[in-house]
Amino acid sequence: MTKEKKHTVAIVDDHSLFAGSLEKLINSFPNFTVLFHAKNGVELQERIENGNDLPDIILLDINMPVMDGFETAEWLMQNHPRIKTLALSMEDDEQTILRMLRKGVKGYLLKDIHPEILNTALEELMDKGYYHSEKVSETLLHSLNPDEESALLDFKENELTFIQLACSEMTYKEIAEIMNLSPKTIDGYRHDLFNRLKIKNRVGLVIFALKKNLIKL
Amino acid sequence: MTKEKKHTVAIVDDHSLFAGSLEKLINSFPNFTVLFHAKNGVELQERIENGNDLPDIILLDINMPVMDGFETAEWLMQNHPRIKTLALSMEDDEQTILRMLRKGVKGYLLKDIHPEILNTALEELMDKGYYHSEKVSETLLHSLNPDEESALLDFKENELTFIQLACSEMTYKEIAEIMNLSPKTIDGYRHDLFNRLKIKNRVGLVIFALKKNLIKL
DNA sequence: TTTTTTAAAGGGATTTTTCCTATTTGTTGA
DNA sequence: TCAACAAATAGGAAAAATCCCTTTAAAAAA
Repeated sequence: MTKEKKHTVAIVDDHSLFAGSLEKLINSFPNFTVLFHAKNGVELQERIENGNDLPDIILLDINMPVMDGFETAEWLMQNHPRIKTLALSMEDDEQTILRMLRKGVKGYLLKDIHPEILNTALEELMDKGYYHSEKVSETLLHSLNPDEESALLDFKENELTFIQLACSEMTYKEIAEIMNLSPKTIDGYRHDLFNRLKIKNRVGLVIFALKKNLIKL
Repeated sequence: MTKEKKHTVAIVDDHSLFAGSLEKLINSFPNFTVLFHAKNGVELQERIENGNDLPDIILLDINMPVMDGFETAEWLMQNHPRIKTLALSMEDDEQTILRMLRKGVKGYLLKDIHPEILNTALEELMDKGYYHSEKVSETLLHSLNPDEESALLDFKENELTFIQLACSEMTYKEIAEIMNLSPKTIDGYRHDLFNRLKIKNRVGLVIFALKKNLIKL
């Protein structure tokens, strides 16, 4: 096997032991080699912007302190849509997975990685252009099934903004001002959401938003 | 080096790649060897209860699905206080660290592990009986320093109960009933806390409680 | 014992939240 | 063009939350 024939992979993850063994593992694969390793999204940007380090695949951890996986994936899609991004995360909740998929990642792997699975994932990524583990496929099916659950989470842009602002200490009146809407409209959003989500008050909304990852702490 | 002379270590972590390389790493240390590997607290319990697998040290991940690090540490302290537990976690926030220390763990390591650091940690654990990274030492100092920050977190039992109930969808009146106090008293708690914590409304209280780990989602 | 502190309650007022119902405006598709 | 639908807006009112100030009783400190 020639060096030039190997596909290049970049790792973005701030856990050194994990990322380190990941690198060794990938380098042991016949068709892949690690191009570089970045500790967060910002480092990745620098590597990609400055040098000519354009990997074929990026393994992207979601939980990073500086610029997390969501932001990084967004940036990648806008600036380098041809690089295939594989999301890595411990989170196996539906919302997190869906959020990443919406950002345009080509695959999603739970961090409970087995060597063979990772190799398969990389191969399929280069081959078919995507890879999804069983768990993620389930999630996808689930989300396409327009039952109560997922309908709940299909928020309009304004609603989402409202929810996020309602999770601050702002008054509804203040939220109305910021969103340039009448307090009555805001009250309408509130009322609708309370019904749809079957919650009783603003505390319920905050809890909901946190569980569904609509806001961060 | 004789096999018998090696200290035994058990790993409790559900991330197979990470735990796998951790195991290899530890086995490469002159004085330590991995006795077994459990995916969560329950598996650990079984191994310890059934067989005679009593390790000297347990490396305990905090984030596990079935029986997390907090519960496991608690159980270990009550049933096998002589086993030294080293907590592993990505969380570097003060509250999480303190919570684990209170459970009785003998050390705390951020998961961004470097091989030399881990070896040092294990050696010191067997030698001095404890190990704390710089970050954790800082946290300890911080928590001993009775400045504003920590004073904030010194809640009376009733206040804590109130905070936790206020993070539900209950009305203050309902909270009063549950706590067997007058609504006016509850209002007093509320008012006090809003001032002390410099928050404006109940949403602020929920956010605070979550950040400080006074409640779980 | 007297003073101080603290937890628990109460009175009363204002603002915010929450709930209901109805109207206007704008967009979309038949 | 007109019906249909959704988004934005309104009015009114009850309930809850918030704020400020006082009082009582018991416990702790002096």
